[in-house]
Amino acid sequence: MPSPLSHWLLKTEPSTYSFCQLVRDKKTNWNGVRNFQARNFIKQMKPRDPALIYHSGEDKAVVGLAQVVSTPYKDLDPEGGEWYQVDLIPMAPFQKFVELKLIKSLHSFKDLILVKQSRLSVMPVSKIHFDLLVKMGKTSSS
DNA sequence: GCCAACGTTGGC
DNA sequence: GCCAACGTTGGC
Repeated sequence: MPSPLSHWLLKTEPSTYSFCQLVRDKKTNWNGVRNFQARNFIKQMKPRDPALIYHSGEDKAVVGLAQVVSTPYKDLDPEGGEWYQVDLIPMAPFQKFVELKLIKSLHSFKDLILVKQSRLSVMPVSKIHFDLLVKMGKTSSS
């Protein structure tokens, strides 16, 4: 039995929903994911799992640290389908955004899904990669 | 079940 | 603005 996945990276378009907004909201339901692969990862999330927040578009950088605080629950869609969401709280903003450009330039990140599969919006991250990204982001909690 | 056409995401 | 990488849809 493989150990459960526990570290995540969530992608968002900052003009749609940003990490700043999550900080203001104090808590949000991470909904609207309509991709099967991403959905299957959401279903594996557990309360207390840490998650990195990545901004696509303008920033193209990992910008903050958050935490899953619910088990996955239904995200109802009038179009139908079995979709899921989790609740998320902000933990710490990155003092230094970790840009995709930099991540791509480092050989140690060559297996990061963010690099290999640019369209996936919810993905697991190895603990090694996760800790490294947090360190590079210089959050106060690291 | 295959594949062409089309739509979307997101990096460049 | 363009294009690569996917995902979806629909004709056959």
